[in-house]
Parts: sequence; structure tokens; C-alpha cells
Amino acid sequence: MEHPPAITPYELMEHAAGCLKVIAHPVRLQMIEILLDHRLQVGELAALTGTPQNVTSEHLKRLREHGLISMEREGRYVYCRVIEPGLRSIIQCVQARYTAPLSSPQSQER
Amino acid sequence: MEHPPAITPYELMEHAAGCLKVIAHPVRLQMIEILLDHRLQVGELAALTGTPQNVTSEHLKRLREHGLISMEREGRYVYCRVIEPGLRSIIQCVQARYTAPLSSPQSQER
DNA sequence: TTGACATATCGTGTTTGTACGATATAATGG
DNA sequence: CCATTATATCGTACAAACACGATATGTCAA
Repeated sequence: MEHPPAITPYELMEHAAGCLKVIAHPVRLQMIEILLDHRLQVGELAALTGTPQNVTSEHLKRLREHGLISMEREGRYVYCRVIEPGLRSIIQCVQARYTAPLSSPQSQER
Repeated sequence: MEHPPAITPYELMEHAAGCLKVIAHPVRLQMIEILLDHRLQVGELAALTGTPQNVTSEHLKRLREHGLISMEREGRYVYCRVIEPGLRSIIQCVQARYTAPLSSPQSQER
């Protein structure tokens, strides 16, 4: 091998994988996309994504437990917003790849 | 709401989530990181990541089935490389967030 | 206080991911 | 052909993710 490959340690990748796993859900991706630009109530997110109330609540709980969003109660409402700055660039990568008009995704068998 | 949030359709997010799910594993992240800059045999990847041979094979199979890498047999060896261009920017996001010296990751309870 | 609304939690069934040991296939060299 | 090396597949056991219905909690307004 010309130069030996540099490998990020397993422990760091483990943490990164944990966050990616939380992101890797269609509804949670939509929620993050919205929350990057808007501070919304739980119910508003449920309506916008067409997700049942309790399911929405559980998705948001996971995002919060991983430090990706914050949830602040104001009276009866709970407002959510993104607090992990790195999420914006990841969502941008996803949008660049999957919502661009050109080049549809493909699978490959060897 | 001032201006209504733009939401990427569920079907697109579903596909994006599928790929993110495949990426979201510590060993697979390491493999992708390596394969972005090197064309390596299955056994070399197993050694570099400290992963058993059959587990390595199964990880690579998942990456291939989602069109992220290609695997080309040459004699007894099978060489792997990244074929999904979008992976580089995603790995860059991960590295920027998790392998940067400043600002360690954190969790947040409300 | 009572009822209505917003959100959270719980129990459950189903699916999917993951690792492992064992074995199978593929290719090479002697 | 045979032994060895490289890789793939299979069966299985276990854990995690997921969605759902039901119910609990929290807050306001009348």
C-alpha cells in the first residue's frame, strides 16, 4: 500500500453512527429539515409530516436525547428547534443528492 | 407561520434515509472513509478495521446493494471502491463534527 | 373544578439489524 | 488433483427500531 489509510477511531465512529442512525428515518429527516428554519410546536410538526401525535412525540424524543434538537414548553405547547449546528450541512448533503433534478439514484449488483 | 416550511416529499426522504441507515454503522463508516481514498481487498478492510471476515463481507454486501461501493473480483481477491460521489461530502460532515479537536459532542435533556 | 386540548408514556407485536459459528464457493499453487 | 487462501452464504440468537392503541400527564379556559 502506498501510504497507509488514516482511520478514525472506532469510538468516534460509534458516536457518529449513533447520530446518523437517529437522522436516518424519513419522517425525522423531514422534521429536521423543517426545524432548521422554523421553531414549531409538536402538533404543527405532526400535521406537516402527516404523522400521528404519539409517533411524532417519540421521534422528537429521540432527536432530543441525542442532542440534535431542544424542546421548550410554553404553556400547553412545546416548541422545537435544532441545536446541533452540524445538522445543516448533513441535510444539505442529503438535499443535494436526493432532491436535485438531475441524476436519479441507482443500485448496483456486481 | 410567516412562510410555510418547504418539505422534501416522504418518498425522497425515504430513499435518503435508506442510504443513511446503511452508512450509520461504526465499522461501515470506517470502511467508507478508507475506500474513499483507497481501492482495497475485502481481507485488507477486515484487517484494517479489526472485523471478522464474514462480518466484513456482510457489511460490504450491504454497501454494494445500496450502490455505495463496487466490488470487482480479480483472481482470488475482490477489490472495493466507493462509487457514490455523495459519500465524500457526508463523510466530510461527519469528520468535521466528530474528529475535530474542538467542541466535544453533548446530550441535552429538556 | 371540569372539560378540552397538547403532549408524553406505556405495553405490545412485528420487523430489521447485528454478530457469530459453520459451511460453501471460488481461485491459486504445488 | 489436492491443499491452501480468499470470499460468500446460511442458520440462528439476540437486540434494537418501529408503529400502534390506550392511557397518563400537563395546561388552559370557562
